Amino acid sequence: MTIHDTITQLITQALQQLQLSGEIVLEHPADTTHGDFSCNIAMMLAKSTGRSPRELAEAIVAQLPVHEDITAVNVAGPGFINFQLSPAFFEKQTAHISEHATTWGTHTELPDTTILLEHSSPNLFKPFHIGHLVNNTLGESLVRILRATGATVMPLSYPSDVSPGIAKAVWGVIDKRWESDLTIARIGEAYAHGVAQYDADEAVKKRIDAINTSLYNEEAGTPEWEVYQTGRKLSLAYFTAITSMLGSSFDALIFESEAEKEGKKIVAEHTPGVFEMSDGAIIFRGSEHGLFDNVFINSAGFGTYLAKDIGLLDIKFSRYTFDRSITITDIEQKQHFQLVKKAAECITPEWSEKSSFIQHGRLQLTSGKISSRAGNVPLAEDIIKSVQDRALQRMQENERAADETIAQQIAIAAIKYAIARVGMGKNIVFDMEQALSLEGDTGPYVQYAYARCRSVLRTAAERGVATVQNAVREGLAVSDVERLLYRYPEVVARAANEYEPHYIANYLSTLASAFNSWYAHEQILDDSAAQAYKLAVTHATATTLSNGLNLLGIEAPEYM
RNA sequence: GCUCUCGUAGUUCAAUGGAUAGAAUAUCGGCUUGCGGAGCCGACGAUUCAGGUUCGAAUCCUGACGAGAGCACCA
Repeated sequence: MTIHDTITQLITQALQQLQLSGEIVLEHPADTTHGDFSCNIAMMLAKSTGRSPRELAEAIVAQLPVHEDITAVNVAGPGFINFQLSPAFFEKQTAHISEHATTWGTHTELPDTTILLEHSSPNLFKPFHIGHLVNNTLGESLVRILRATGATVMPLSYPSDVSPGIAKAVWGVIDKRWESDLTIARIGEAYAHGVAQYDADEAVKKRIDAINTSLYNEEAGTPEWEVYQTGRKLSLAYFTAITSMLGSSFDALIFESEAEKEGKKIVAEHTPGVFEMSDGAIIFRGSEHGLFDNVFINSAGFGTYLAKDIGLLDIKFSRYTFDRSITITDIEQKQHFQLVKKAAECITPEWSEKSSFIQHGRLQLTSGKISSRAGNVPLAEDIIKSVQDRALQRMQENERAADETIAQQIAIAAIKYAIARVGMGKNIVFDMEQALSLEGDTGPYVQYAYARCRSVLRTAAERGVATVQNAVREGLAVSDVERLLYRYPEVVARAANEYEPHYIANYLSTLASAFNSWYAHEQILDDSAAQAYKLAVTHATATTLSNGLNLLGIEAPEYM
């Protein structure tokens, strides 16, 4: 039983003695001098019992039995009941973290739950840009956070492999005569070329539309089909390479072309009924459900992305057995997915009930000092490279060996942390200057605290300091570091329940800060009686930082 | 126009309806012959406005003002 549950139970029993009941909410006071846990139950019950909150709080406290993990309980402010945990509790906790390092922070809230989690869906033939970086960071983090609750998570991605945009890129490749010497960079350029010419030249527009039709119809043997196949393969290989560099892997890919066929079939089966004809297209009357009308199958007979998403649901439900399906997309698609969910509900209610569509914000750059190869949209690769160069430079300034791999880990940490630190759904402002500084509330700051912990532990080992199993504090005061460490599993649980990785990021930053402050004031290797316990706290901190960073998809290097 | 988000220090973000609204950055001033200064300590500085609900509101409700997104054959 966690200390949280223990205290909740003690209060419940005390309330029973007083013939009272109520929902018990415990929180950690912002100010640690107020204690480790605080309960507002007396203020909640004051009105209905006609007693003053403070008097009621005193009465509840009088009923609380003595417990070895709690040293003090007192009433404060308007009627809070504050609990102070005992030094011995923190000692047990410190030992526990190191003994269970690999599982620390994982729990078993969702043991028999299978979750499909769709994220990082690329547009083949288009570059992997800054927006994909946001989606990948948050998607991958949620995969890891949900796994930490004991759930079986299957990461999926849904590449867009048919769309008018792809026809534009294919036309661009042919127009540039790059068919036999295609590269990923050229595909990006060809796409930009196609987009520009489509609007500028009526003949080109007609040609691209024709290519689009033939690709939708999978007409093999044509020059465009050859280009399409080559480009598709290249794009997929690139997608796999970049997502694996970012720490992601996928159990399966479901292609938009498959979903389009399925979706079209299902929409047709439900027309009329769920859907209806209008101006030669098949639409869904979202306006009857408080949403808006939109086209599922266009007048040319192709499924739009709405029909594709219906088809995707059908594929998921027919191919896999699961309890929940989560799709992570950009905030701009919020209303789109409300429409998909509503249409799905009309077709098969289970599809809607088991599906969650969650959105993340958009990323904007404040200062544009990134050298971008393709147009105005910064590519993921270019951003990582810019930050990585700065990290290498910093290594040289600090007279450390320049290590490309670690510099890349630092760069990815800086970027992922900047994304993960803000609440889901809020827009993210990415300040390149700030990211390059690698200081303050950043991923590298957390990595640095970890590297410091490891450095201390290495030095201790070099000096031959023996590790002590259940070290005790020997007079050392309880530190803020300890007061934060035991809360880590609660933070993970909350992040999982609310699909909010930013709780993890904020917690890690607070923990790293508490450790750095403690480190500056307390010499760890001082040959005192308390040295063993201080090393144990350092080890527990390293474990927690490393496990937490892992949930954000960030590496924790030993040196930096 | 309709629908939906969102307004917190100069800037970028936090804050289960709780106690003195926390950080980072910027600016200014300090720091240990010490285990890593990508660090530590301090100063300055904020809830858009007006009502309402509540023992208690940045948070919930109403309105005003301001910003963004979506709204028929792109995804």
